[in-house]
Amino acid sequence: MTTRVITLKELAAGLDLSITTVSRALAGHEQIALKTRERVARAARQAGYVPNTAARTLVSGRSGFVGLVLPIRGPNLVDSFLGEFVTGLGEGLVSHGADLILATAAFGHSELSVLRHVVESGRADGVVVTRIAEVDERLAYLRDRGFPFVAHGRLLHSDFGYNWLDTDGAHAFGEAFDMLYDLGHRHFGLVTISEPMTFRHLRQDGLAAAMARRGDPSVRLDVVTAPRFDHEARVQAVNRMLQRSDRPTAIVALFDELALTVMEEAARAGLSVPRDLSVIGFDNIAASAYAPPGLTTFDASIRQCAREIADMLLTIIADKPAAPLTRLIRSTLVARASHGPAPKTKS
Amino acid sequence: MTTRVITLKELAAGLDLSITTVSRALAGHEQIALKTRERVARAARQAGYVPNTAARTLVSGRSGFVGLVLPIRGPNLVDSFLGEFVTGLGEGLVSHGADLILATAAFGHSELSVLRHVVESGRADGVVVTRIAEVDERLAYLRDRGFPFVAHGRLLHSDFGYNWLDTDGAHAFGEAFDMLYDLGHRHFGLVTISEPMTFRHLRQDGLAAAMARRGDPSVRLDVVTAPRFDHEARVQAVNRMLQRSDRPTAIVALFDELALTVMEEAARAGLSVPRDLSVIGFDNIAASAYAPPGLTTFDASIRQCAREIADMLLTIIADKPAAPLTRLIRSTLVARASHGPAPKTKS
DNA sequence: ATAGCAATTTAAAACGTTTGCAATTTTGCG
DNA sequence: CGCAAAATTGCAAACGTTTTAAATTGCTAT
Repeated sequence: MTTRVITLKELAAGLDLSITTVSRALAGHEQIALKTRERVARAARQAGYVPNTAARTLVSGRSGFVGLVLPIRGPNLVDSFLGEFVTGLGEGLVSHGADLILATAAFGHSELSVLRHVVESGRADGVVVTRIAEVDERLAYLRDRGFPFVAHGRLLHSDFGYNWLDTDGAHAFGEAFDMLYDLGHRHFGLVTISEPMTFRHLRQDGLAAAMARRGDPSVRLDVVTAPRFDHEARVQAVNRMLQRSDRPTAIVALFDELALTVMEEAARAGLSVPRDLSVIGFDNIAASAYAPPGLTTFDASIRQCAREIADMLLTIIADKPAAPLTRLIRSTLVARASHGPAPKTKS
Repeated sequence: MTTRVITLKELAAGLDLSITTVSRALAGHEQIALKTRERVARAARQAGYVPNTAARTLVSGRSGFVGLVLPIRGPNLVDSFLGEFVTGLGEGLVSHGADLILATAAFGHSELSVLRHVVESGRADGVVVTRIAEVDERLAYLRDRGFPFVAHGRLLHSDFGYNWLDTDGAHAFGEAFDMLYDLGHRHFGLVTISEPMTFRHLRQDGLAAAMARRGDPSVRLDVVTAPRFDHEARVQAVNRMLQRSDRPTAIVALFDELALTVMEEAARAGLSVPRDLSVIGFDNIAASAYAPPGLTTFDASIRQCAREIADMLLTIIADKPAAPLTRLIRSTLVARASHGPAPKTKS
């Protein structure tokens, strides 16, 4: 069979109209007679005409694509939100007729160079940048280029405005502290990561701020740091905290994967969660519901965020608003069974 | 700052060469003097020249993209492999300089129409089709169009050759049966889905075949069917099997999500896994490792499969092989703690 | 010096669309 | 019926690249 793809020229020839008229008719220009527009629309539908993206992009300068750079982090590491994030983006984009380009940065290769390629090849009209680092060359590049983008996450301090959407990790960690404090906990542990991502500060600062608000000198916070992608090292770091003679009664982990490690190691050490130890995470990944006794965490609603990011980006592309668009999203507590009253036995 | 993107014309002007020469030099044509090629390469690198994708696609007919249609299944449903699958595809594509286009099919909209749009707009040089249905109009369409594609999964019977890669579910389910039989189980349950996907047959047939090979008349198999995306109905279906006076001693679920439901409901019914009931799944999703007591399952290595699919598709696009490419991948047993010897107490 | 040939470079067309401007047709009105 | 204005349609350029076919340059041998 192998029917060939039809072009505007062929469609126009069949209708005895010029390419111009057909193009305008399909675009719905008022200047084309309604009768003609209908006739063209019918013929196009009947012929299954689909405009060629490359040609359209070339002349209009708009590709109808939004780009996302996907870094390969290692042979067995998959970004745990990727599916949700991509689904949300797709959902947000499709309602405006846009699609997503996923440009992969091979393992060990610079994410920035892939980003530049996406931007400068004209493949995309805008990009989404995730996982903001303390010093993030991607944002600087995009700003310099004046290219539309939305960041998922924030810089800590920035000398320029940019569009971002972030989950309010500071608020969540404050809420976690307050809840645990009210349950009688006074000795806290924080498991954080060594990678220079901004969210580790935002969350830790939120915890510290809530602590400061209480002004209770008996409150104590121990912090332990693990590299993000090294499971071995993570287990060691967690055990460094768990095996101490005076271990915290409540551990807050920067995100669920760390919290799950805490729960696993706690179980291995014969500790009962939440009787001996309360654990709270962040993100609400799927496994958190299953890991016994059920991890208390905060739902970051990645999909919904991604959807909003898509909306923001499309607005920016279309309207070029003067002021940056920013959204701070509250994450909601998912109270499962990994937190409880502080154990009595401690001094 | 906002430096503009440089074009071939500008690059050529700066070098005092024609566009043609510069284009050929960058493409590495032998006919261009080596000295010129080097000079051009240096200037291009220095100027940060990136060829415009649209222009290149328009004239060459190759976009350098591979398409994947992402169906939105519902407000809270995310394809659990999507992240892994997309990562694998990206990994496979990037090594050949290709990228991925994710075209979303909005909730309730036809996946086929999105696929047609991707194909006929010339956005992609080939597509990946997942989740093959018993009667799959997408494959028929792609065959008719003669468009390069690779299916993840297979048709049951097909009157035409096509490229596919599939995990050998039949083998895995046979292996599951054999293992359970050797542990003394004689009464089996299968939890399957009502949606018309081919893999449900392949897996069930694999189980049935292994059963037949034993030729043991005392073996019994009960099958229960649940709709794929309706959690409520799934729970009911599982309980229909669990609450029977003579329930199976071993339940095989079509995939992990179903198996996890089985384990949850078993726990709720006061059954101990694996003492009272063995459960085996398929896929090895992240949660399976955490759900107590740890789900025994088969690792489908989605990421690796996706990577091979990308390789296959790029080969097909480049070489147009006469015979279809097909790969059947063995999944490996991940023996956790949800299976064990058959309980003695039964008649 | 020059014909002949290889090595190197270039002009121009093409890909399929959008769009500024001009041309044509239709309509309204005296 | 004639003319201006409005409505409708079309011509041709442009987008940035690849590629065919042709032109130019440099070299070798006479």
